[in-house]
Amino acid sequence: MYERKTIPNLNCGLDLIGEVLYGKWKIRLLWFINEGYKRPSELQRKIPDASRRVLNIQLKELEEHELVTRKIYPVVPPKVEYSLTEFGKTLIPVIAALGQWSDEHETRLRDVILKQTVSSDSDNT
Amino acid sequence: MYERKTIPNLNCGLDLIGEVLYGKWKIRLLWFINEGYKRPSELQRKIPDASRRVLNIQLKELEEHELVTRKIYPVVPPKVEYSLTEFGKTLIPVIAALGQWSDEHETRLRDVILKQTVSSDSDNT
DNA sequence: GCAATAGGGGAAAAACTTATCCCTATATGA
DNA sequence: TCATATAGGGATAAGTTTTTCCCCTATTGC
Repeated sequence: MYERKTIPNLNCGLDLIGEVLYGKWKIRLLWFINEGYKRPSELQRKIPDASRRVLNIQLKELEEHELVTRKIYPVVPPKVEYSLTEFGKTLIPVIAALGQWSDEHETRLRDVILKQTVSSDSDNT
Repeated sequence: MYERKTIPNLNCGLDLIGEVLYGKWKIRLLWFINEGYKRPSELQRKIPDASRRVLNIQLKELEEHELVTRKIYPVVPPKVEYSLTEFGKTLIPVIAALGQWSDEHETRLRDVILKQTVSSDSDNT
């Protein structure tokens, strides 16, 4: 596994939440697990843009941070289910707030993101 | 400047907010600007762990995303002040929710983050 | 035997972010 | 004249994350 070379900043609260929530797909993983998509293959289908590998890695990190638990059923073919811990559940309202804000401002967000991405043809002051 | 090679995912709301809020220091920049620290040098003093360079870059991105405005005073030595736009201000409650959650769970967060970071001496199942 | 399904992981490359170093310019003060 | 404060940018290096590719287990079905 990759080993960090810089010490994480843990000064303020915003550093702390950053540590557990950073990762391109983590917020969505938590969200979908909360919605009932528990098995790795289900989550992969819900987030097709992410590689299988990364989802595994990020799920493992969420597990290490005690936000989700992983239950392995001893069957063949193997079956695994993730669930939110009580701790993980406390994050759901926060994620909901993020989601609600983006939904409210969806159009504008798309505008400013695309304006920046798609190269600057029309540069309006 | 750096040019993206992968298209951003803009499927769901959580993608959108990710686009404008990702960046190691962005949330704190917004927070401190909201608290009244407006000048680049002030912000750098508030966030000493970040390099001057990155703060400039991330401030510029926040500006491109219309979350902050930059006002340049034509004086010497130069003076610049950032302010939240109306759009940016709508994000403050969301950031407050993030901060509140981390504050409520600060001890536990430090635990799980450090347990993971400081190498695994005691591996408890 | 081979493919599909369900889970996982190592190695390396590509992509992306952040840090470091050095440069511009002006006014003030030593 | 030189250092400092102010604001910013380019080039490059270092660090980190994500993707890609390939391999492994075991069973069912063809």
